[in-house]
Amino acid sequence: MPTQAADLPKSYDPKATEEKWYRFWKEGGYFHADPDPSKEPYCITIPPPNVTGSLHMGHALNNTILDAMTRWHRMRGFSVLCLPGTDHAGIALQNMVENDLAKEGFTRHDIGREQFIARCWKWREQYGARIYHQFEKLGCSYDWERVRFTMDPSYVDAIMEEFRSWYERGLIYRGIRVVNWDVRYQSAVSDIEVQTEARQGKLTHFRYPFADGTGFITIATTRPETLLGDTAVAANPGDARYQPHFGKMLKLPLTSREIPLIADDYAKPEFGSGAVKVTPAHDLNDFECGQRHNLPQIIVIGKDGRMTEAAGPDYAGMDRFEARKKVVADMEALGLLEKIEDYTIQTPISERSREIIEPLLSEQWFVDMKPIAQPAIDLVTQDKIRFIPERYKAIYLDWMENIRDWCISRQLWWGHRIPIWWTDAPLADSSAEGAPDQQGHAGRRHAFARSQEDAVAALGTPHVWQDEDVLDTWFSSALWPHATLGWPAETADLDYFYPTNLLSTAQEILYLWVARMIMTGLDFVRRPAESSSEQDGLLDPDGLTRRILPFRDVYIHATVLDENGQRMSKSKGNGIDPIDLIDKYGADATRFSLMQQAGKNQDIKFSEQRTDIAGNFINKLWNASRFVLMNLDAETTGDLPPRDQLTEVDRWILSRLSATAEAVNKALATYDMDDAARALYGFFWNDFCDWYVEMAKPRLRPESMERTTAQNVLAFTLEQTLRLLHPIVPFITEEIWQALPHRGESLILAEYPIGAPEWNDAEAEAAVALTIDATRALRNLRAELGIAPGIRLSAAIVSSDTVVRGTLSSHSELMVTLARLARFDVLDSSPSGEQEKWVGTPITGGEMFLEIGETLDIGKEAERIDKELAAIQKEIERAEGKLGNASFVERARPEVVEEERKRLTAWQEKQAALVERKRLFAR
RNA sequence: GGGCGGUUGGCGCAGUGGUAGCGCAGAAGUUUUACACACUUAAGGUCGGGGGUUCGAAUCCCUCACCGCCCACCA
Repeated sequence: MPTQAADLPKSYDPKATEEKWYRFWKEGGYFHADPDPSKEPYCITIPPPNVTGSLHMGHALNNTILDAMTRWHRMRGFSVLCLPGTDHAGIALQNMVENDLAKEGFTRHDIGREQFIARCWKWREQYGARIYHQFEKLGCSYDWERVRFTMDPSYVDAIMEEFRSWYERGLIYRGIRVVNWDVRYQSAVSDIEVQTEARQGKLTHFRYPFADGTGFITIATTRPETLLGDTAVAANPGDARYQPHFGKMLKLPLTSREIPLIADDYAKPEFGSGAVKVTPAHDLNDFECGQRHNLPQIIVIGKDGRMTEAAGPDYAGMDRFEARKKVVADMEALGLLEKIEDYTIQTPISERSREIIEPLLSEQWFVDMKPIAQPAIDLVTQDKIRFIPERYKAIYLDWMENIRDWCISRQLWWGHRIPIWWTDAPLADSSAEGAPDQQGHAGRRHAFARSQEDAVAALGTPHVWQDEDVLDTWFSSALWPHATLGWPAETADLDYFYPTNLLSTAQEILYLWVARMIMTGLDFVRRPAESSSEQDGLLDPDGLTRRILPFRDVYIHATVLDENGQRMSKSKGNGIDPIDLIDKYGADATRFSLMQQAGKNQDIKFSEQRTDIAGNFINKLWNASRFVLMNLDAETTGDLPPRDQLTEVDRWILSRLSATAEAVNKALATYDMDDAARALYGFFWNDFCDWYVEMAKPRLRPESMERTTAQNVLAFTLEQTLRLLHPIVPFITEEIWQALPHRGESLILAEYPIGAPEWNDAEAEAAVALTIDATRALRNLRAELGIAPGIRLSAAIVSSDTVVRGTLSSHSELMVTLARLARFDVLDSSPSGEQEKWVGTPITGGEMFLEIGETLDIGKEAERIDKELAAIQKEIERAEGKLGNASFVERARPEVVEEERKRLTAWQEKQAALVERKRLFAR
């Protein structure tokens, strides 16, 4: 039923509309999808935001893209599942709960592990759904019946299976390594969660005397406090300065130790004195160097960031940065401080806590990544996963080829507790398993177990305890696509929707997350070779099974920066909250402004102004639709009239519509969201509103014979345009669509237009282009000559071109249209009478004349003609120059040369016409 | 140190070998069957610098500069 246009307010109110339609879609079950063998599947498992999270611009951009792709495929007839969920966000959530506790004056240790975890759950029940509501505000058509959380029981099953498999294959091992220690969170963090920042610091030069009193060696350090943990000094084996001294002992100042001077490639002769102090427990390089030389590892900085007993009585218990000062002062007092230089230090910072990372020797669980990485390298090398933009493929491969082992244990309480159980009871009977502890603890064994019961059985003793640590958050999110679809169970969802189609995310988690999903997907999900396609993954050597990839396309979206190109951050206060944008401009304007900017660039400089501008487009869409609705009758069907009833202008807009549909589909298929938005913006505003609607107005008058045709073409074109726009601006399009004549219950399921070859009409396009050109020329004349709108004018066209004459003959449809749009009343076939009263202007293929009459200012007209002639002269010179160049004529493609000739002729004709007019006025 | 992106009118961007485009801002005009969040018209650019390839370069190659991102253990 057409809505009464009078019901529609003059400007669009997003708030009420958005809520109304969201509820309609959600309650109508339009977001839900089930496996449907009659349709092709399309699936996205959306990147799970942290439960602690709130929608930021990156989410808004990503989820707009995901939802646009979702809606587009749904309209194309796929069975579409877009599965949402959240991540338990180990460190982030634990930190929030700890801060909460701190306000009450407690630490987590005060309330104990069990209580603390209960509190975390409470927190997540209270706040965990907030981001879902924000996704709904944005319009995301996700299947809310399939929400997943990384700590759901079924998801935990997947994690257990992952751990078991890797543990039993010997890929998970216990190791003592230097890890990135976050002093504030009291936990190891991964390399990826560490940022390096250039900070101003000092390079301190110390002297270490030889034990035999024969002089000293100078070393430089940025971390003087680690002196206390030094167990050697190294110099390059090729360094002549030190060759005589290798093997000699040095007296380590401030301690009672003597340490050797060793030869190691790691020392670079050109840096400082060429000698470097070696602290195996507190630096990764030093650790590796220490391994090579069997050096002792002395931990002098503890997990709390304070100096340990091993640092000696003068320092024990002191904060690491205080100790730094004291070491320098003490060395100075001993006369062993050589100098202190200003120095820019690449300082490792923990991404979450912003604390300076302390490299610390500690015992952790690791995953041996090399064997798991190889298939994920092969797969991408064979282009079975498409990276968009393509450049990320090389970035991914580079990282994968240099992959390092993954430290998966975290010293937190919130998360998945490591399913390893320990015992130090001796092996009672041979049936009990359990791997021995390689490090220290003689007789200690461990085993994988899902429960204490299992552990007792596995280790053959009731004296068991579970590992205290939890798993890195990324250990669980690495399973996202298949675990959310049911793996390790063989579910119908997994069978139908996997592999998924698209993974879209920010570039900063390409390694952290994307690479790991590819690895786990290939490692865990397999299908019989005969029931999977080659494109789905890699055939196993047995030829019977295939490892299945998690997704086909990886789209890495731009980073949203502020208008000055700075990263948005809370501390800088330069962030834009998308929820504010939605409240102020509406979700559609927010989405459209994001899509307009989502090109292939690495970043987007976003300012609120962009959304304001997009809001204008939304308003234009609203008002043009109001106009259409106001001009429809109750019986208007919106069906396309038979072709023989269509005018040239009708055929033109359908041809443009078809071209636009093709362009939009093409752009969406390659994730060129900006191209899609641009094509739609241009078509709707310029072609449809500025020209088609204006041209159609007289035909809509009640007495017009063409009223019905015009109404139907108008309604049809608008309806098709709404379909095309719906994936990007879902709310307003549904609101208008429901008011227009339509079939079906919701636009969300309307078939997406792909363009119709039979609508392509080059003839109509050319004719209307000519009309537009001529209309502009006449409007220009009026404006240039300053002719008041009220003054009656006549116009005529003169052309030697029969096509032009035919199109714009004195009584053709287009000429009538032209006359109205360019605002002249009387029409004549050619200038007659006193030529001085006419002015002319060249158009493609001819000349337009306008009768100005007595008001014509001859001086002004002559000036105008001169200006125009000068511009034409420039064009002619350019073309003549080109055609006068023998090598151009000989070597350029013939059609290019021909085109240039035609162009020249056209300019020359225009020039001749103007010269003629000028002569007239010169009399 | 390595890699990648960017540099086009005042601002934000499109354009990947054949006459430099769009949006915004600014100028002038306009109640015209919806929209002043609009309409109409005009103005505004030697496409970061230099070199090369080509009949022809914003577009391809080399080089330099600046801005930004990612990676890397340099004390």
